[in-house]
Amino acid sequence: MDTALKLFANNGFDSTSVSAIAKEAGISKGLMYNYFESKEDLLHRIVIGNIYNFFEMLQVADADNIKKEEVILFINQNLDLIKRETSFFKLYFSLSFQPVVFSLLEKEIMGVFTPIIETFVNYYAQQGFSNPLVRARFLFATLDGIGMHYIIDPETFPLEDTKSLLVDLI
Amino acid sequence: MDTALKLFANNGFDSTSVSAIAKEAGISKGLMYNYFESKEDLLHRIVIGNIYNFFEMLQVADADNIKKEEVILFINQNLDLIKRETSFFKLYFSLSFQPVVFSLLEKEIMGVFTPIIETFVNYYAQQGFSNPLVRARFLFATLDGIGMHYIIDPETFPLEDTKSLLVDLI
Amino acid sequence: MDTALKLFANNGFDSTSVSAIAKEAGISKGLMYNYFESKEDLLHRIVIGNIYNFFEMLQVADADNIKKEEVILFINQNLDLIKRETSFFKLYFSLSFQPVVFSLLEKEIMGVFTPIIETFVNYYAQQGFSNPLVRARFLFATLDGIGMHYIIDPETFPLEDTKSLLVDLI
Amino acid sequence: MDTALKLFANNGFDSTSVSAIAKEAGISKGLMYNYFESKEDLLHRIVIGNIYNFFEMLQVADADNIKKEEVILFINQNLDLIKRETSFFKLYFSLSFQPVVFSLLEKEIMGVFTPIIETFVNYYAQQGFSNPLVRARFLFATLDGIGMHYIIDPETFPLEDTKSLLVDLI
DNA sequence: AATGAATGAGTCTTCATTCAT
DNA sequence: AATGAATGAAGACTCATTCAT
Repeated sequence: MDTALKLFANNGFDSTSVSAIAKEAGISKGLMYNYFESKEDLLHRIVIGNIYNFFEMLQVADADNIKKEEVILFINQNLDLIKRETSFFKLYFSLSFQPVVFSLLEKEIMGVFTPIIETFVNYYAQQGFSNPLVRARFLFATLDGIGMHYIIDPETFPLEDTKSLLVDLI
Repeated sequence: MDTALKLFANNGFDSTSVSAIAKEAGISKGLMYNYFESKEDLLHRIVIGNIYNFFEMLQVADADNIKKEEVILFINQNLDLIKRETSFFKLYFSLSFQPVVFSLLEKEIMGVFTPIIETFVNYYAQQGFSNPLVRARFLFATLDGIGMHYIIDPETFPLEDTKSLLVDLI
Repeated sequence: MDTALKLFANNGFDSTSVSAIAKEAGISKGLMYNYFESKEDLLHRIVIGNIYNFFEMLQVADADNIKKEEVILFINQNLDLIKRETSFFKLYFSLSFQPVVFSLLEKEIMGVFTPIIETFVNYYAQQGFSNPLVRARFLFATLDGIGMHYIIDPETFPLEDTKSLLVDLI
Repeated sequence: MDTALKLFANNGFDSTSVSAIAKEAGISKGLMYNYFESKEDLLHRIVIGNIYNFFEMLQVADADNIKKEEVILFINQNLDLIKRETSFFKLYFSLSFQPVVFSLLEKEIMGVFTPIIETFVNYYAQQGFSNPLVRARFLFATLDGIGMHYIIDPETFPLEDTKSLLVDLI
């Protein structure tokens, strides 16, 4: 799975052959099919195995009532995670734009994100903002935008400074 | 080219076969090769044909000295363009994560973006910010993040409200 | 036809496309089909148009009774012809080994060669050799061998010296 | 490889499709690519596997000083080889006239032939001939000519008698 | 007489998947 | 548990040929 993630992330899901994964992993093609039903099943389990990192990221005292410090912590952890798991996010972003493949994963992904978004909508509502949904979606869009730019150009993108700037503006 | 753009955008470049494009466009496979040297040439020309929309977006009096109103205009035009040319941006974003394919286009894309980024770095510097580069990259990351979220979910993403919010925050 | 001969000779019949011939000749593909029924017809007419050079080579007083000087003349003319019409012989030899294509031409080619061979069988018989047929076929095999080696390596093959040597030995 | 050799020899390299080889060999198209990188790799290995027969043909006590008996033996073995491996020589001759394909094999072929030719040039020089190179190239041209005529018409070409005649004349 | 747009069968090649061992 | 030989459908691309203009 590690090998597959690396190759999927770097070359794309379609452009990575099962043979290439098997060779890089040092096993036979056949063996892979003892553990994974198909190439798509392999992808599926890679995504599921990583997506739950997000859950752990928002360990709050009370999901319906988070505090400013928790928001800041979330932003930092989110971007740290992208930094730590660059390969996974590369894969994740690239899948986002392939509806055919993405739909296979939609259920799991939505299962993870929907409650997180709700938590933030609540937060903004409690802060007295008139447009809590817009604020929440803006935050997630921005986080993804920063993650995306960092992934495309990890060498020169000023991730830490951008993180601070985002926290300030928010 | 329109048909190809649509299919590339929806299914991904690799997952779209030349046969599928030809069938959808109502022509024979062979005919495509009278006009395009290869599938990659087709992609290339689609991207080139669209990327220059960006240039026109930043028609400013003096690129070295833009004003706040021009920044706001740029943000609005940028997101309007994504709204108008959703297919192209879907394709564009998805290519961003396929280094092998993307590198074919790098020259053209960089040729368009580099001067725009510089203009904004200058702007922030003239506004007296201590970190103009970070500010500029933050802005572009945010714009892409918003564009990306709009593209993935155009039905419910509140593009107009988000646009206003971004202008306010910036 | 000149263009086609050149391309067929250098790249092979199969590897030369009708498009390539038309482009090199400066006409349209369609026009070619006003004059030739097919690519094979084009080949056919090129071969026919050249093969009759052989006939003219053996202009003897009496085909049933040729003299030593005429044999020598024939050898010289044969190899001179190969030198002069290298392209055609390159094509001719290469076709010799493609039965599928060659069979299209067999009738014409045999029509030209059979009487020439007979003339030489007669010659050797009249010279009192016990194996006139073997001698005749040996001569033609040798001529083709020399021609073949000259064509493959015209730069360094010593055609003139080899010609003299053959005349001496025969 | 046997099937491919047969088809290449009879129809030509270009005119033989991978599908035809697979079908004739009773395997799937895909399987061929488990063993050969490409159609050209297949050709390459067929040629290499056969060309070294030539080496073994000239097993002489001292390559710089061969005797008349060894020359005669070489001639006989050479033509016997052509008789035994007709398909290969058909292919070999036909490739000789396809520069594009032939160049792929040039290195191996030259590696085999160059030393053999040198041996014969030395031989003729030691026999006191004034033109050893011409004599050597004449011999090889003649051998190829005979081989070529035998291959084109194995039914009626008098190979054994021609062999004797060549030995006599040389 | 001349063009070149258009076709579709065919080419080489790749690859996810199966299965006997 | 593990292999890798084998398959066949599909992919990008080529090309001889036709035909409306």
